[in-house]
Amino acid sequence: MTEGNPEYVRGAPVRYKKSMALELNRDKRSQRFFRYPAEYVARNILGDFLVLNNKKNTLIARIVETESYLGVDDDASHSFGGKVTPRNKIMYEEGGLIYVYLIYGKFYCFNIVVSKKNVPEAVFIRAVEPLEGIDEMKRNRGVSDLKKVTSGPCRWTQAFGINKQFLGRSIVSDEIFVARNFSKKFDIVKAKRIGVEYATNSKDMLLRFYIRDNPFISKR
DNA sequence: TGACCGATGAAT
DNA sequence: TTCATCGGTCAT
Repeated sequence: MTEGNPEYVRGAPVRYKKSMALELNRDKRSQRFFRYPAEYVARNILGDFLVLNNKKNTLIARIVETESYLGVDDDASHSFGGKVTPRNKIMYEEGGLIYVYLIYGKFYCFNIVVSKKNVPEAVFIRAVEPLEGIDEMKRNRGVSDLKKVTSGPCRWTQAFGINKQFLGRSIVSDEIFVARNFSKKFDIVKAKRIGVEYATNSKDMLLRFYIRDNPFISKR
């Protein structure tokens, strides 16, 4: 790994059976879970399932890479310094809402607002591993190489058809939710966040988490 | 109102 | 490594 100073954190086995799809709703992460701090949520949703029921299909993927963005002291965060703008105000809500924003005029970044009200933290989902609805994901992306379908923050959102319509929606809904994976076994790598070199104070903090050796980790 | 830019992707 | 990219954000 080229990341500076990664640490290895012990995790637990990932298993997935197609027959589980209908049971995932039962294992939905609660709103209470998203009231925990960003680092906790970012680490603990690794290996979990992201489920989207759109008009046509159910899309399911395993969350394999996340970043945590802390509150007003994190100069990489949109909420740094307590700044409130029309774009980021959702971050000040209680955890459990979706924060989507457009970047480079064409891509959508997907975050989950976490922590308590007025503690503006978020968990950024950087990469997922496709499990179900793969054909639709490929179509949405316009690529056939599976590795390129969801292995980046704006790749997977395109695969899932995420757009600004999702801004402010609940991540604890029937349409979109995170389902807990009760059988995790993998190592978690802690590393520096990507694309935040401008953040002089916090750029070196190890707030990025990913499943070690997973083929869908984003590359830079 | 418009200058500026980005928590990127894809090609090289 | 570099470069295309463009809607939206936000300071004015």
